[in-house]
Amino acid sequence: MHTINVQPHEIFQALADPTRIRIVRLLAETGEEACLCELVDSLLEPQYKLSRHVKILRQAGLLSAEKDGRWVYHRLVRGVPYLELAYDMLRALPDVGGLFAQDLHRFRERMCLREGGRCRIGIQTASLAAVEGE
Amino acid sequence: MHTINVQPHEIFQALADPTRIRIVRLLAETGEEACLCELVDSLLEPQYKLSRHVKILRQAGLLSAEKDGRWVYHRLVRGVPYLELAYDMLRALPDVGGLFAQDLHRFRERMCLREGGRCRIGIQTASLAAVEGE
DNA sequence: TGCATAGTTGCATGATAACACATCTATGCG
DNA sequence: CGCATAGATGTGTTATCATGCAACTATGCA
Repeated sequence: MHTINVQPHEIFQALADPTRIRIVRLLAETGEEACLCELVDSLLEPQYKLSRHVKILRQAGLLSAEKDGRWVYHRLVRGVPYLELAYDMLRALPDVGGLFAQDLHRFRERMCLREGGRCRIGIQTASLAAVEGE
Repeated sequence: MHTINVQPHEIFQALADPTRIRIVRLLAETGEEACLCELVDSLLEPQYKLSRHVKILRQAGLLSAEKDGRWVYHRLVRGVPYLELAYDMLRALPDVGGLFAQDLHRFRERMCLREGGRCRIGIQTASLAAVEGE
């Protein structure tokens, strides 16, 4: 629903950030949807940071969000030809330094913690949560 | 030769500008190479502006330049899988407002002014040259 | 040798974007 | 009802970027 009013350069602008590329690449590679805490544990970035980046991707029409209780699941917007080509390109990118492989590994491990296909736990990497329990 | 050291987000960053998208889209759609004055007459943007944007695209590994006398011909870097997919995406973009069709029309007309496949004239839209003859 | 011209670049400015810190909202559970 | 927690957001700071003006380099031609 967003995609219609988005200018081409805004799509590239949304992907012109390393963290946002990591997010989209993860979802494009796995075809999964993920809640924010799963992204935090996969990318090892602060919660407020990923929340903002996800919002930017949503406004650019690349992601859609679905709320389920306390959790918000993010997934790629599918079916838009030029976006699919963008995802194809992300999948074709070289993995410089193997950093993406690490994201992917942490993501897959984190997905194993789901119960009934749903995330039931919060951020595991405590130091990255907004409020640290200490 | 540039492409090797370019980070993924730098490619998107290079395309995160309307003018730069117009340049790359023009070259991707036509498969042509173009000198700066031909781009100026096609996009109707100041010469110094396009010179800077072309430089950014070159540094991002998207364009290569070849000097021929006073003229510098710019063309897409071909043969890099993920770049080819980026060009595919640009070709798949909708033409909002038909603005790209206008760029394309002016470009094709401008290409008709070549002699022996080479540009032999300067900027025709005088008001856009750096130094206006008045 | 000198001029016209294709193209590049230094500089100042205004706009935008990323980040960290803290705060705020919303939902589930006891 | 009240607390814990998933997630969103206001704010100030810093860095980056696009632009216009003007000056500069480089090449061809008379």
